[in-house]
Amino acid sequence: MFVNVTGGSANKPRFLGELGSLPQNEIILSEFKYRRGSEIFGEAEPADYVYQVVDGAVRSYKLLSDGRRQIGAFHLAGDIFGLENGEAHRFTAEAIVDTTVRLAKRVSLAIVAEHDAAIARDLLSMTASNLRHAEDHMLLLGRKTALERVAAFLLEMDRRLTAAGVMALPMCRRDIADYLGLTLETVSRALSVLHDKSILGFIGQSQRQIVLLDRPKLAELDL
Amino acid sequence: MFVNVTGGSANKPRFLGELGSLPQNEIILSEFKYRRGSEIFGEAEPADYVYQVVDGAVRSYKLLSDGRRQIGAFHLAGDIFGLENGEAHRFTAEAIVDTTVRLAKRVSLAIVAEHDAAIARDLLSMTASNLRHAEDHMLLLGRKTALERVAAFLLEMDRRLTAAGVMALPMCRRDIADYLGLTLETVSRALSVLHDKSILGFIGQSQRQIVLLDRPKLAELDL
DNA sequence: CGGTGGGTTGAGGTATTTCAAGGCTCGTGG
DNA sequence: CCACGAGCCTTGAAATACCTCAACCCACCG
Repeated sequence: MFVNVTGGSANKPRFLGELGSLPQNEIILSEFKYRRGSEIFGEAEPADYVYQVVDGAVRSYKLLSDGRRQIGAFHLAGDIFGLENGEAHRFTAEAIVDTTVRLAKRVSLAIVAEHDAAIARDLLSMTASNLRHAEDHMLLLGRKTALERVAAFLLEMDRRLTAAGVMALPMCRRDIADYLGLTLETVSRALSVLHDKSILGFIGQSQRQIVLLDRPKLAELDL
Repeated sequence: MFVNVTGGSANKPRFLGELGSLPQNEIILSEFKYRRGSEIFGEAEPADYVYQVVDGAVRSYKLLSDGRRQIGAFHLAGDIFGLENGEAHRFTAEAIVDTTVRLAKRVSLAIVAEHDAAIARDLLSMTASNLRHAEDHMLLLGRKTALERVAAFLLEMDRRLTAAGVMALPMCRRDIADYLGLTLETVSRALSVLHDKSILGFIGQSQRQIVLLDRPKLAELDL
């Protein structure tokens, strides 16, 4: 594994933002760092841990036998991922950039939930929120045009990671494409169109730092 | 509303197959019948009830403003649908054919769950199973070809509703198309291809009764 | 018996993919 | 310090999978 253990215990009083009521000392294991590109867990592997991004970004995806990839979600700082109700992970998770995560043993969560209705509620609400995202994404993948998908992606990322008006995307065009069910060229062309229409601007030439110039027009495209 | 009240109380000792531990007398309200094509609830409406299909079939879908439709799931006899964690429904639900449903008040479910860990677990497991379906469907919508989508659809329906070797689809080609992110013509053509390859056969001319002649070959196409 | 609601099939159009080339940035090593 | 290659992105041109439009068929039903 491409894992470096860094800290034995968390330095924050809580493990998971949304699991505020956890008796954290029983649950938190440690922080881990993953190098960019390394796998955190694989699809169908036993789901022994639940993860929270401390810093960095993670992609969760499924592969078809011939290599076609569908990214189901991006996980950014603060997000929890890898939470399963069954025994196995349903996605492969990889660090998009160098990433630090915290993790909790899953069985202990289940045991605690058995006695604590608040935690049970939190588990349900997290699962429900993943479901909501997947439902919305089905509409995008099944029925939206390339431009609409890219617009929706930008609005989602704007909501989730914009700091000081500029959105610094951690993922490359191919990741975006595999999230949106497109090719990287189509994503690139859609971004160019939005740029030409002065709906967004790039900062620097990395093309990963984006500023939304006309959010209303983008929202219009989202449908 | 296009609703006809038919029965005041259920005749079975349990409401929801998977909610085996429910004190049903506190929860079940009644059975309702919906005529084919009628709406059971609308997207964004308050989610006051949870439903179970007794007989018939239901489609859950989202619409874009210009009428494009994405069906998120089909609900067949025994299936539970309309269960939300939040306050509002995320889909519109319509009867595909004349359909009988049972329903339970949602608030009462939440209250019972608070005291009964078994019910809480059931709610979580149902939500998780909806999530699993949505995750798999994202892969289909984002990355599979038309033929692969139709093959996957047939295998899903075969698993869920085949009786005596023949699968009697309740939904029309347009429904299938909107479930698979295709047009009805493309679905029809894909079925014709499978028919020509002797992978499936039709019974009668309604084209809704299908028998799978070569499941292995179909599974191959599913990827 | 005509109309309506499916379903299939063909022909042509188009959004997106595929294939290909080129540019920019950055890190590495001579 | 600069050359060089790798990774990432953009852009163009050609190919194609799927969509659109249209015609036709069949079953059902008032």
